Amino acid sequence: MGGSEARRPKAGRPPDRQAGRAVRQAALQLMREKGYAGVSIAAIAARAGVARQTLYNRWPTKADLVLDAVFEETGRNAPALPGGAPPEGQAGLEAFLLQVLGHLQQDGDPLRALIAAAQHDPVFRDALRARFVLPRERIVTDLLIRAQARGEIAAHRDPGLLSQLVHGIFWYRLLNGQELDAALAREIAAEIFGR
Amino acid sequence: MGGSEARRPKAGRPPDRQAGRAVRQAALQLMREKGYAGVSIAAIAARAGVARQTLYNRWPTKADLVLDAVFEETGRNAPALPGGAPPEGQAGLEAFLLQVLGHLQQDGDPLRALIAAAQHDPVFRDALRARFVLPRERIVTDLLIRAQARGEIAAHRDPGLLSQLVHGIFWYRLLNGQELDAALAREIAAEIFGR
DNA sequence: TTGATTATTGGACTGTGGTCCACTAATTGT
DNA sequence: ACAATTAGTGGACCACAGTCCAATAATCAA
Repeated sequence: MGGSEARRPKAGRPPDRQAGRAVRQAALQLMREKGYAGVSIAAIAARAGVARQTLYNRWPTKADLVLDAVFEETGRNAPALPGGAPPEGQAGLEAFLLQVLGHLQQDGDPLRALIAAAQHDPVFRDALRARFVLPRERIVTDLLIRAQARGEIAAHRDPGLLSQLVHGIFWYRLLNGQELDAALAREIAAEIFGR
Repeated sequence: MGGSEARRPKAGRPPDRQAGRAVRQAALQLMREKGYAGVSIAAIAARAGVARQTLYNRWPTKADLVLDAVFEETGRNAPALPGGAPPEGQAGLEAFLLQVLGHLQQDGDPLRALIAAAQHDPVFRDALRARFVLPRERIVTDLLIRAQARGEIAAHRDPGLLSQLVHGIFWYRLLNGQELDAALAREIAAEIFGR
């Protein structure tokens, strides 16, 4: 299976182009209106003006559909700060955490549902990890590596571990229904760089 | 509503004593055999030899029932170290984390399912938090407070925040399907006390 | 135009969590 | 004995995720 699958001579009815966006937008809207548990596949299909089976043709489960909707339709797969340049130092970490915070304020509920869904499906869990978790973890790790190179962080500390500590507390508080506010972001950044 | 509900003169048919244990044991067995998603209320009722409605009479949801089964029937509500005295210092933290590790090695799967279920039900989430999460969080917090009093941890650092960082990374790695091994426990303890 | 191919559609179907209800069984107080 | 009270039982019922299937629609190649 090298590169021989170059271009199958496309045949058959093509997928409805409109449908894709319509479904994702309907899913995202309903999600924000009623939360993950309050949305049914049937409702999404109805609002998108599409047969229910079409959703199952394209997405294996409700969780996959919502994952797609949240991350394709809101363009949040690129968690980098809009500025272009990656965040730097303690202030950069704090800024990044604040941005994640904003994301969670809007889509925390869907995200919690996705994390929950991932626990029942290893394949989906890996997809979520690849598309959402790892990119964010990487940003913080890289930030800490650069900070360490500048001597802002002791050489013996492990940036990968620190990054997971940071993301971990966000998950922990999110999944436990605790508040995630700006003060927390500041305290975390201070603790990591602090003293 | 002070203390006037002293002792209602018990009337009516008493709850079946056998049923309680039978149901919890059936739930736990099936849980370990087929995992959370693979177990149905009907199956638990059948194995316990009890009407399905009886389960709903006693537990509001499947998640509550399983939570009860896991934590009542296995006696894991007491997360303290068997020694009696609470763990102390960096070594104590590492020992505590190793003990949690052992727990996760046996019941990590049900626990992941419970955390997932909690995301769909705020009431259940609070119950899980009260019976499972907070006691463990507290142990580490208290350990760190005592260590701080002995000067092992800088005075300006927040033991509550540190405790959540520690538990957070455990959740993060558990829910992401990453390994939780003794080396991690050692690195975390070193990072918290370290430098 | 015809055939092959693929997508969409709508409807039937299954399994599950959860609710509702009427009936029966066991207990206490009179 | 009898009423009141509470628990267990069995069955009907609903909403939803997910599957299956036959019919139809749109496209490409001949």
